[in-house]
Amino acid sequence: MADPTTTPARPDAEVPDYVPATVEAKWQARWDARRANSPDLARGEKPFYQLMMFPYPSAEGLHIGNLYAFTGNDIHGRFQRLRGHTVFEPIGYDAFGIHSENYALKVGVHPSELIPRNIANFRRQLHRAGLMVDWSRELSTTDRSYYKWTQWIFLQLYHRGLAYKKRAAVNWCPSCKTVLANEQVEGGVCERCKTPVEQRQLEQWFFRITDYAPRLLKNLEKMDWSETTRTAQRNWIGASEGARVTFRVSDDGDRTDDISVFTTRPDTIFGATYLVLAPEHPLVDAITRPEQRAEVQAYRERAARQDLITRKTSKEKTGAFTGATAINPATGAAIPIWIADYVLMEYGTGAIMAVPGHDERDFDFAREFGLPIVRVVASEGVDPGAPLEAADVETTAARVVNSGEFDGMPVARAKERIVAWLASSGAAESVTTYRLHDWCISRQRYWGPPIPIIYCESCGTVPVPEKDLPVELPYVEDVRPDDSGISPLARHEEWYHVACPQCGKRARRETDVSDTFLDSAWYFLRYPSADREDVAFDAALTRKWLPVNSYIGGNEHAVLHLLYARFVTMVLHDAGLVHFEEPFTRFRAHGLIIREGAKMSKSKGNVVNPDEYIERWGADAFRTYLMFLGPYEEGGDFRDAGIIGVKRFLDKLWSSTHAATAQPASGSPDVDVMRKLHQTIRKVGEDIPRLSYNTAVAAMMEYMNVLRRGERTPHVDEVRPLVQMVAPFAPHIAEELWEKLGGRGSVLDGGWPAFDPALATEDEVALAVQVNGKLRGTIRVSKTITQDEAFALAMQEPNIAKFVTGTPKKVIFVAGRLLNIVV
RNA sequence: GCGAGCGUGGCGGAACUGGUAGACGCGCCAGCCUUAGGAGCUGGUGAGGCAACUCGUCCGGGUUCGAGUCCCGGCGCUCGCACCA
Repeated sequence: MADPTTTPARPDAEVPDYVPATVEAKWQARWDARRANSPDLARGEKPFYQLMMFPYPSAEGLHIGNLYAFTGNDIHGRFQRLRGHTVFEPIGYDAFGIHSENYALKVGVHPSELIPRNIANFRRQLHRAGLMVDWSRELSTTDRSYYKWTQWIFLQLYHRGLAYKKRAAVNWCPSCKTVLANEQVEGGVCERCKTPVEQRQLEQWFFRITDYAPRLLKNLEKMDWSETTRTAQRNWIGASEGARVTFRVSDDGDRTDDISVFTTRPDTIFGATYLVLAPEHPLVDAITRPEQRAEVQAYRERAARQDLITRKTSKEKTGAFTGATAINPATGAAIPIWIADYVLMEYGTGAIMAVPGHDERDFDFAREFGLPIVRVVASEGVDPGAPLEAADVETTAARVVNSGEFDGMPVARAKERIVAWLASSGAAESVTTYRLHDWCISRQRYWGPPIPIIYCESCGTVPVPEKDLPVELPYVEDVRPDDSGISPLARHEEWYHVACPQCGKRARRETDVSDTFLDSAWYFLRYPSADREDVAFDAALTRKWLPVNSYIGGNEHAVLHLLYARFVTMVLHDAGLVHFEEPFTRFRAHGLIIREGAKMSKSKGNVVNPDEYIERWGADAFRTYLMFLGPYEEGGDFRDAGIIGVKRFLDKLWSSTHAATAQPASGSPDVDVMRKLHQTIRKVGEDIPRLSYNTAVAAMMEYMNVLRRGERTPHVDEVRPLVQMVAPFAPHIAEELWEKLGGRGSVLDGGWPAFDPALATEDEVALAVQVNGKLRGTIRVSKTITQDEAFALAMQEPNIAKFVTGTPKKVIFVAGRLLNIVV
């Protein structure tokens, strides 16, 4: 049986077999021995920080998606190295978090045992892939020396007033007796036991990311990031321009509670026929009339029992009347105040003015409860008195009606005028509201960095002093969360009880750990200083290497991770700790690898194990194939069939190089081959920075076809540049062949092949000749031919001339491209 | 529902700012070499037609000398978000 990993020598040449496994093992060992991928960060010239999103080390091992991402990143990094940069390509593991903990619970192995095992496996797989990573600065977020500084970051935010504690709702499974993340709730029930999930209020730590919303939004404008990612962030931050309007509660006596609502449609205020508060709104108790109290209380309890998902997916309108009314500041009318779960406490002010005539949700609610519906906006030609069958949502042509002195005004102008009018009596102000919420970083779990806070009976909340960091994660045998909703850390008595750092009296530790997203929000700062014990990140190295030059990662992190990393960086910038506001100068999202048209998943049984492929085809062929199968930023379909083509290409590179070196280097390279070579150098050199890897590979294949045309043996000068260009994609074979060609050191030190535009130009071109826009032939002409000359030449071709009857009406000439004769 | 992206041979995909559609690769066909070939080499390969030629980039319009590319209207697929006032 033939072994696909070896290539028999061509009958006419003495060529050793190409055995990828041997070549790859040899060069991986050499790179390690020479510490080839560990640059001198302090002294290296032209620094280039090539960052990839670090993986979560799952038990299943390296996923094809990881490898796809890392290879694309590695190619870009190796290319920068060829271009003369000192390239830093670090690696780490995002190993804390619920994901890891749940898996550990499932298989019954303590996470502190399981995670190092997974990391070792990842390390082995990454190593075999031939990535140019600096192994000397590898880190894991679970390292004591790492999470010490994660806690330090928390303290920086705490000291700047950006970390605070408040009660907030979490999903609670009454059967599993545990807090669930939103992803663990499926259709309102616990994903494991199918019990309906409830809400529970818990004290949790938050970061004030909303304070930074305007800046996070504004900086997006000028950043060199994938457009899709910037749009996703913009939508996530979700700025809405509108007004805050105050409604006075009309009570029978001296109650003066005001209700503040947010609206993007102040122009419709004359149509606000009732108010709605979220069931959790703090004013509900105060305004509810005694006769409505029972009903309101029942509704609130019902809403509290509901899980967040169900509440947000059900469109049915429910609610309860509080018995109170408020004064519409525009009309002076008393309008009823309701509570309903379609109003969310987390957004705006947790209260709305309902305009059923022009909002679908308000319309549905008004219909359900028989509340008045008024038209206050009408398009041209619509009778202002016409009844509304459904909410009539604004059109740009619409004007305001039934709105007193504002009647007839276009909607856009009415917005401004009405706000200004209400503002004069203090009833309204223009505001921008964001849908972004403060970042809840508390996790009532075990596997994470303990939040460095101590609670003292006399001193209150006390941050752990820096000198006492890290607050070590103690070993707890049973890490399962219990029915208290409190982290398992609380059960570790010795750890839990602590002396107050301020007064020395009895105190207790915060038992929540922080969100994994905090670990990953600053890891890029740590990498260059990964070996430093005394600082989170060294000032000089940070100034030299950051911000990150090129960041590549998946779009699944387009929002949370990238936003949190930007936020933390901005805070550190404001604290004077880093010199830049934005951490990633350039970000590109890679696409997703699918298989047979479907996303890879264990349940579908279409998961590709990289180990098998690397074993069978070699890392070089596998890497190159991954890059060849589609546009990097769009992903592609992984089919086993295609890899053979890439393997053949590498086989040919191998045999051509050996054939070339077997000959004495007499004679000179072929002119046509050299022209194609220089065109290829230009093309590949343009494609790699654009991450257009598939077309770069195609261009090199094209050159290979030209190189091997005919019976001739290629010249070393025709082969050497190709070996250099291949190096980012297939680094092992490139090193081997570079050595064979007599190159010194690493192929990466040989630089990018010199491009000579003069050698790349053709002096003859094939000019397309069209008649009335239809192609009728091509003529070979000098590049500098004029329109008249081209026309004359074209007319000599019978196959073209026969379509041209009489004098042409018009002739269009695009130099070097085409001639279009219009008759 | 809202937002983003996509739709090109048997398949993965090329085609930069409108200018020879199908590069490159897989597969397939033929030939060579071989005891043999799931190896290698050479040539061919969008559809129809002997040919001249005609038709072809999801569908329908439009702009243009010229449209895969731009504009309008549909259909379909993928991914986010989802009662956000």
